[in-house]
Parts: sequence; C-alpha cells; structure tokens
Amino acid sequence: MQNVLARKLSNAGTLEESDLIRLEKLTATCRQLSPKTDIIGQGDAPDRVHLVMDGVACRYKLLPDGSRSIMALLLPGDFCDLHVAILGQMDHNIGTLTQCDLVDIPRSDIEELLNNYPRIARALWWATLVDEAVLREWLVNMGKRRSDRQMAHLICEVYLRLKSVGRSEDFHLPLTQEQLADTLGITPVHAQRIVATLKQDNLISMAGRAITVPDIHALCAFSGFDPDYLHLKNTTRTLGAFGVN
Amino acid sequence: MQNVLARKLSNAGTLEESDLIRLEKLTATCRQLSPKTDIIGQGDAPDRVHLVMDGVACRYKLLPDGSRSIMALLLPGDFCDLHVAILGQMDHNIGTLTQCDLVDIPRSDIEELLNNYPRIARALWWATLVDEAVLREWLVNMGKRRSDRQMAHLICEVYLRLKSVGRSEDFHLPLTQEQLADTLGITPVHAQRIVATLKQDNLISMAGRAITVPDIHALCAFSGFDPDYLHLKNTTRTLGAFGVN
DNA sequence: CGACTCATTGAGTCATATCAATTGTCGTGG
DNA sequence: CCACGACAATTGATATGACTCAATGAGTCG
Repeated sequence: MQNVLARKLSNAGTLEESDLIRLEKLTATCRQLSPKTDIIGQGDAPDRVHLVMDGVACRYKLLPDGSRSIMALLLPGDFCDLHVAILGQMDHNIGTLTQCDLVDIPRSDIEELLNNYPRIARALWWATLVDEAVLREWLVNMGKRRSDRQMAHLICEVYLRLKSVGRSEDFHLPLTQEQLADTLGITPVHAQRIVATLKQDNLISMAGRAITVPDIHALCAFSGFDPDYLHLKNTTRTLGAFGVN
Repeated sequence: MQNVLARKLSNAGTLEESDLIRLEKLTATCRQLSPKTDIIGQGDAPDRVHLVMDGVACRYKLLPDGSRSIMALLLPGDFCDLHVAILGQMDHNIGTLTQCDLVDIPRSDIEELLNNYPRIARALWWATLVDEAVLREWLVNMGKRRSDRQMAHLICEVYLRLKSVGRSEDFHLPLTQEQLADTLGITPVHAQRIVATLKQDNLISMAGRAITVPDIHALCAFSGFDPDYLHLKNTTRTLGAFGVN
C-alpha cells in the first residue's frame, strides 16, 4: 500500500481491496505547487476538494496587525477542505509552506464515496474528528506548555503523523523559523532562541536548514507527548515505548 | 421555537415543521447536574450522547503537573460527544462548570435522525464543523492576542453564541476566575488582573460574581471580534453593526 | 558571436544582543 | 473564591550583522 491517502485512512479501520482501488484512482493526477503559494482563501467556496500528497501546507489566518497565525499543518494524506460545502465558505486560508504535490478532487467524487463506500465514508469522518482532536491538543500546547516544550511537542506530532502514513524514514521538518513561530504563536526571534537551546540539548539537530530528530523518545519525554489524541489504531502499537506513557 | 437545540440547528439552514417536532421529542426529559461535576471521562466510550440544555459545561484535559486546560465551552444547544462512536473513545474529559440541565440521548436515536431526517443530519454536521471553527479561533486567540483582548474575545463569543440560541437576554457569565484562567491558558492571578482592568475600563461589569457586558459593541471593538467563524447564517444579520467589521 | 566565469546585488533567513512588556510565582489577607 | 503586592521568569520588540542563494550583468575567451 503505497498511497498516502489509503495509509492514512487505514488508521481509522480496516479498508478492503475495493476501497483501496477506489482511493488509488482518486489520487492519480497530482499538480506541484511552489512553497508559500495560496491554495484557497478566506471567503472562497471552492467546488473541488484539495488533498495533500507530498510536502507541508497549512491553515492560517491573517490578523489586522499583519501577523499570521497557523492553525494546522497539512501533511501527506490530509484533506484541505473536505467539508466547506456544509459551512458555505472558508473561514480561513490554506497555503503551502514547502513545495507540495496536490490532488484536486471534484466534489461529486467525494459524494460518490460517501454514498457508495461506507468504510471510506466512515474513515473520512474519522479524519475530520482527528483534525479536531489535534486542534484541541494544540490548544493545550499553546495554553499550558512553555514554548520549548511546545515546539518539541509539535515536532513529535509531525513525526508520528508522518510515520502513520509511511513517511518517517529520513524525517526532517523543513520549515523556516518564521513558519514555526507563526505555528507556535511566538515571535521568530524567540523561535530562534528555542531552536538553539533544543539543538544545544541534543533534542534536535539540523540537516541543512531542516530540523531532524536524533532521539525521538528523548524528545517525547521532554515535551510530555502522549499520542492518544491522534487516534492511530494501527500505528501506535508499533511504536512500542514511544512517548512517555 | 423555544427549544435551544432547534434554535441552534436552525442556524445551519432552514428546518421544517417535522424536523422541529422530532427535535422537541428528543429533548423532552432533562436531568440536572451540580457545578463541577464530571459528565464523561477520558477513555470512556459512552453509549449515550449528551446535550447541554442549560448552564455551562466544558471539554478539558488534565496535565501531568496537575493543571487543567479547558478546550471548549459547551453552551445550551451544544452536544458533548456526538461522534465518539467513530473515534472509539474520548480523548478528553467533559464536565459542568455551572449548574447544568442535560439530556441523555441513546445513540440509536441519533442514528435514526441521521438516516431519516436529512436536514437535521446536515445541521448536526454543521454543528460539528462550527465547533472546529471555534477551536481554530481559540487557537488564534491564544497565540496572537494579548490576554486582555483574549478574555474580551471569549466573552464576545459566548455572548453571540447565547444570542444565537435565544439566551442573550440578561447575559451573564458565571465562571470563576480559575475557570476563566483554565480556559485562557493563564494563571488565576493574572485572570484577576485582567478582570480588574476590563472592569476599570467599563468594558465589563459585575453582577454578583458573574461578568456582564454594559456595551457589547465596545467589547467587540476592543477585542477585534469578527463573528464570521461562528457561521451563524440567521443571527449575524440581526446583529447589525455588531463587531468591528 | 556565443559560452563561460565571476563579482555585485538584493531578498530571505538565521544568529545574537539589549531592553521592555507581559505573565507567572509566591505570599498574605478578606 | 477574590483581591492585591512584590519579585522572578518568560517572551516580545527592536536592531544589527552574517550567511546563503538566485539573478544580474560585465568581462573574458574560444
């Protein structure tokens, strides 16, 4: 099973051969986007659903003072706007952070999935609810953890989410310090401070300008990472002593 | 239309007489809970769905250091755990903050609604997606707004959400400063400081120990409140110049 | 003329220092 | 549970310089 979408949705429950074939067909044609390109803007009501196949995108809002708040990282296998139809219009923007491969799926295809592939339909709702669980954890992260733990926690989450779609080999997080800062709700200068201390404590290291993780268990312990909120039925077991609990 | 659930779901789109009657039947029997009572705990997989009819409840997590993070306020018309079935188990706790009236709905009733009442089904998904939009806004609130604006923003949101279910007459927010602090990710001492300054600037006032709002427009302007994220199709129009935009 | 080298420039990113503002911690009393 | 004070820690604001990298264009040589 190579397809990231199929791997991701398999975390929701078992999919059968027919499901996998249908998903494979869905993701046949990608297009590539440059870093820092907008995909959808606030107020849009797009008629196609966007799916990330490679790279890192994000949900973000721009504030009156010009600063940006990143509210979600979209990794391979993540949908950008599965349910805009129900809300009517986007209440935030979506854009790439790194170079990305995207799939555009007609809304009619999604509805056909929901109607004729009950296991996939359930998995799509699972994905939506996990997105919500991630948002809750980010809220805890922002509210209650010091920003060094907060950054460590974010890195652990991305590591595990990539692992759950088979992309953790050669893990690296190629975000700029400004992008990290916008995600954590801190200033770029402070993000630099924290990267420096984490590097000094050997909790992260650098591969060029991308963050890598020499010892994921140490990073998890440092940040108090508990993977339960990701609801990875398949993956968590394989992680063994991953995390602190 | 007295029923808070019906009023809430009407914000998603028009419901018809048959829908309203069905919803009325759903909420026939309440039970009352004391303040600070747990409703569901992390790890539970409850077989009934809980709906708040009166009072304020919350989603929260407890952290290793003993502190608490409140990730959502549940107001009249809000479901506590509509979709746990899909995720398997709760990844957080739910408990009352004030005295609450709750309805326990058998999961089979929900499934019957989803199958036989398409307008209600759509409205329930709408409610779920709005919950997610609120989480995103809270994340922005925590990350990018100073805590005085943050508290003001929270009060504006609660005011508008209550208004959207017909409960804004005699608005008051009867939370303790500790509960407010856990919601905003700050310390109780700091919450006290902020309440004091907001009071001093006549942005809020007190009715006993509950916060009230002498001038909602001033509070909205102060916090930069933009109600778009609540997706209140019916209500926002009636607010006129409510908010800053 | 065309292809190549190689300074120059400028945007973007990272590193570091200093000072100020916000927020947390602890303690005391109503 | 609320109010308030004193002090400490964290984080923000501002400024400056170094570094990479791509684009440009002048000069050199076949």
